Amino acid sequence: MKKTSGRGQVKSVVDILGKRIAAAQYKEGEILPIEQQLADSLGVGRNALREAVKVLSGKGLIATAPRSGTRIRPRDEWNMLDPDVLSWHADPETATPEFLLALLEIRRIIEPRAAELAAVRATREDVATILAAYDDMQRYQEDPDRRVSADIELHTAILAASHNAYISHFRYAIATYLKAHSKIGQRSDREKLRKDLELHHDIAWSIARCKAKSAYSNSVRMLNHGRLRVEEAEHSLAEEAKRSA
Amino acid sequence: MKKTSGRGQVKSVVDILGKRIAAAQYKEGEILPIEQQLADSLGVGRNALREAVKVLSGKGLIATAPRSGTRIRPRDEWNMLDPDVLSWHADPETATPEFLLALLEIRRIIEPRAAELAAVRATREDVATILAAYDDMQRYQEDPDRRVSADIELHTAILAASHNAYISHFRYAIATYLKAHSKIGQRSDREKLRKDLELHHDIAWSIARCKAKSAYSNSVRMLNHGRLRVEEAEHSLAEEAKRSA
DNA sequence: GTGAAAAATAAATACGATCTATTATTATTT
DNA sequence: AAATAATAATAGATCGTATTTATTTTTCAC
Repeated sequence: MKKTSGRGQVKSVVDILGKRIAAAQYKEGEILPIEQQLADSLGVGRNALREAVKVLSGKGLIATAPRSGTRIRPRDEWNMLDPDVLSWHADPETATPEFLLALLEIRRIIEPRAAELAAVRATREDVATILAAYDDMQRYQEDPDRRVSADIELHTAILAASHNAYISHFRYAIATYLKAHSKIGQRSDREKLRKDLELHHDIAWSIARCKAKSAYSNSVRMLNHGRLRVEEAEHSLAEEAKRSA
Repeated sequence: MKKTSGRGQVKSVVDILGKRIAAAQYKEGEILPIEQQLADSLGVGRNALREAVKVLSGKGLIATAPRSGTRIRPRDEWNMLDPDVLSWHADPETATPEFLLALLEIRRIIEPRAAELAAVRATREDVATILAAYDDMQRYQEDPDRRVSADIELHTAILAASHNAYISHFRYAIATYLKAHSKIGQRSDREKLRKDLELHHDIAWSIARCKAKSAYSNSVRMLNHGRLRVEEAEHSLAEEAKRSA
């Protein structure tokens, strides 16, 4: 009968509360139960809970004040680009198509310009990483998980090759998008996947060949293709909702 | 001689450690002193320190492991777009011109497109906020602090009018840039400020008039003007360094 | 000697009890 | 009715102790 139940409790409390908040299970402005109660209800000590609360405060999701308690802050003050916050929003249970579209919109702003910069600034190592990732994508076409990983690797490598830390940071947003998309969006449509691979090939090689203009336009082409896929997915989700209603 | 020194300790420990880490006072891969020592040296209890450490972990700056201690994570894994992380990097003591240039680079990618979207999507309230901010900028031309605040307000309002939470989140990066720029960059050069105001006027009004194309190009013009100013500042910093060497 | 298993160890992780500081609310006074 | 003082609720912070985990050292068999 060990009372003290292992490790990683703070992390898990952060995730639980983070997901609840992202899913609006606690609404903006709402006040959480007092520390002791919340700790009890989560089966952890007050210290562990407090550490979790501090982490969430650091991400802008909540604010604490003595006597008044712990309050959910307005959504537009959250650190939306925080990797954890992104992943909580991507929870397949509660993620909305708007979420994917918002991410896609910013991808369409950042990625073509990142590709353009990468074509100019990539070192030989950068290029090697990019091409290796493309190879993996091709190799693992049949294995959804590994294909997505390689896809993420490729986009990450392109952003990194822009040699701008702020641009590079978008890898988390893109990774979140790609993971969510692969879960929510798509059963593997053979023809779409082939086309997608080809588009990735074109970007990778424009960068490898220092063609900034084509890197830009190939990135745009790729994201247009993605957009179509999201819109279809959204459409099919709507159909589903109609059916279940 | 109060041992228990008031409140807000966690916040202040987070800031102290955050700044040290951002300034590479602790280097990547380095291991921090053990909790008890570090807590003692900062004059706080171990719990307060632990809460601070958890916050910094949440922002990707450090990672903890039993037995091995608390280690500084590689820079490219930090949440660079976190408002706190941004502000720690903007510390005038240690901020580099590269920092400003990196931020300016991403501003040049995001803001014109945000302005374009704002021209299409802004509600009447959005437009009112944008124009009010512009008015303040004009009104407080002579008061550097208030002028910068109004400048930040204006850019924030434009991003908000894009109605995309991820784009809007950039307000922190822009605010950091503008604050740092006003501190580091510029004694107020009358002619530059007048030109700057004019450029802001043009953006605000293209958005108000739903002119997406001009909003885009006016945003580009404004940022080009900014770039010149950063490059001059960088140049003068280099001169200063030469003289002091 | 060498390699693998076992023990010691050092660090973070977690709990619980207790005290403090702050502040919203309530009660009191003017 | 308004200003002020008391109250109580809640987060903030500390201390001490036990647990867990991963590394290092030691032991022991081969």
